[in-house]
Amino acid sequence: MSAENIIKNAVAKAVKELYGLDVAPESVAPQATRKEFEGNLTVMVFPYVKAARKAPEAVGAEIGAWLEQNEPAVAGYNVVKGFLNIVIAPTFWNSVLKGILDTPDYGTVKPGPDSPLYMVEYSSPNTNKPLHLGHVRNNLLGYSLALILEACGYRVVKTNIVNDRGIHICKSMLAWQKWGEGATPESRAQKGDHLIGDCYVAFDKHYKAELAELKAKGMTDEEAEAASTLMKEAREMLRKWEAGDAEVRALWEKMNSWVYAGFDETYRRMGVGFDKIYYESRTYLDGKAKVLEGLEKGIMYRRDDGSVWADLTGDGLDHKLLLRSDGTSVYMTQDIGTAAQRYADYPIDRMVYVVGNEQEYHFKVLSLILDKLGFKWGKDLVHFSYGMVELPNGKMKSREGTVVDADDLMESMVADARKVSAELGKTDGLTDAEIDAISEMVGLGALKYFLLKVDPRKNMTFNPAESIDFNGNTGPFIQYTYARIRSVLRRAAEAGMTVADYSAVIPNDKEIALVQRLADFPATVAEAGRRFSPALIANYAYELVKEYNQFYHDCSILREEDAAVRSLRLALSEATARTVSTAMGLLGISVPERM
RNA sequence: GGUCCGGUAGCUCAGUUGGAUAGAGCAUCUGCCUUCUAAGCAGACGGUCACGCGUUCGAAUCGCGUCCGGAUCACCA
Repeated sequence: MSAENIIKNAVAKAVKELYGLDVAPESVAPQATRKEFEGNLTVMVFPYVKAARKAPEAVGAEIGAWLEQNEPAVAGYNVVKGFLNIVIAPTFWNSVLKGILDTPDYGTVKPGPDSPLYMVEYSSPNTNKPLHLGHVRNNLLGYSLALILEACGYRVVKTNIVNDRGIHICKSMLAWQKWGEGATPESRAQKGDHLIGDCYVAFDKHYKAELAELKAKGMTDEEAEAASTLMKEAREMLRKWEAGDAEVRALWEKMNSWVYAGFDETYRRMGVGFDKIYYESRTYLDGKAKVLEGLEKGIMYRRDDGSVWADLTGDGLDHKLLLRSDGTSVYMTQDIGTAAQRYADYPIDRMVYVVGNEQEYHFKVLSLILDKLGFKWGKDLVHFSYGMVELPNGKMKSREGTVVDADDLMESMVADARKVSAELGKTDGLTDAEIDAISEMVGLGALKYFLLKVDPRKNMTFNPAESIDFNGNTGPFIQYTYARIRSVLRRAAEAGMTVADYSAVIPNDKEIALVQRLADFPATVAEAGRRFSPALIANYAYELVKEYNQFYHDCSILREEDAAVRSLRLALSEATARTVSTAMGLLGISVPERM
């Protein structure tokens, strides 16, 4: 049992015996004592003052005395104003440490076959351009969230919905036909997603030129857009695609396969993956069917022009279009179709969509409509909504060429890591393969931690000019501490030192602080799962390694002559290393054995 | 205009169900490598927690109002 729980129960009992007041142990909520006071845990006694009819100081003293007498884990206490500071017996902390080391996968809960099933959707790329920084934030948040939920004991299915159909991909296809000159990823030595992205940009360039030309002839914006032959051709291509035109479909499949190969490479390097991928080209028809089914049941209604709508005014929203007057589907319809397939494929208890905050309205509507259509997880689907990544001079605009490309970004982070490592002499004597592996971990660790440590709801600024830091509250700092711990443990093992007998040792304050921090880990994971917050894990990892550093610099582990003390310190190092590794793992960040 | 979200040190951000003198990193300055890894440690400097009122033993945290910033309210996705 954790120190916190022991104190909760003991205080509740003390209050009952002393003052006859019934309090739920949960309401006691002890917290770590501030460093300037003596003690390990602090309980506020204000809530009991009224029942006790005494001053807060007196109440604190009475409860403290009761605890000292009746609870073996309590070794002492002091009272400052209404704060009761409790000293936990040092030997108790040894047993906590032992518990941590004896627990495989400490901090995580294994899902069972009956655990609730969460499906987490993230990434959701369009197939007409490569992934950029915004997608990186999305992917990292989604992947990390899936890992955290799994660590909380839920079954998790990671999923992706690929937006592989529509006018955008037709634009790229058309541009490739017109100006691509038969280019392939091989012939251009370029990733397929980048090649298609270039086609998309080419379309936009020619389209803009055409519009300018038409407007020069005196047309308004709308007239020019309506008269554009390029756009007409793109629409015609989409029509042919929908009709199943063999030639268009073949081109579409070829170009999409290039894009997927490119995406796979990006995902692999980023370290994210999916259990099940859905494609809009295969789900949008289901959406249409679902909507027509809803129409029959009277959940939707049809207007005179043939369009189909949902009336959400009863829920405080508006009327929402689900099928255009020409019978084609909109974004919402496609999401309904995807939901239908997912529901058929998995016994989903809770659906989580990791999508930017600009789509909050969309998911509010989707939730209501899915609920009306009878999906049991529709009502409480979760839109994990996150803020945008902005550049110092504003938002990223693909048309203005101000996007930060995901592949470029990862490459430059790894290159920076390599450079810094070399400058610091960290890589001396290592093989090229080792240097590659370390640079990869450190560069990506810096990027991932940078994106995950902030509250997802907030917009964040990324300055490409200032590369991401490797010092301070960063991924590399945590990785560095881990590598140093591993180094200590390696040397200890080489010298035949053992972590076996540490239970007799009485730890000092810094060691207790470290054990307390380690003891917080399972609760932190649980809360991160409850609050959907990878940032909570990131900040925990940082606090933990800071705590370790303070301990580390305060003692000389390997030179310690008392074998029992040395053993304890090695045990603390071992427990910290394992916890750091697990925590970083939940963020999708690997930790190096040396760096 | 309606709805939702943000506003904490010069900058980037933590701050748990309301708790003690609001915390880190970066930047600036001062010390510390003959010591298991200095991507580090110790310290200094830096705050009207946007503003006002309220709730109470106690508010960055909860409520109401105001100001600023963002998102959204399509037969786009």
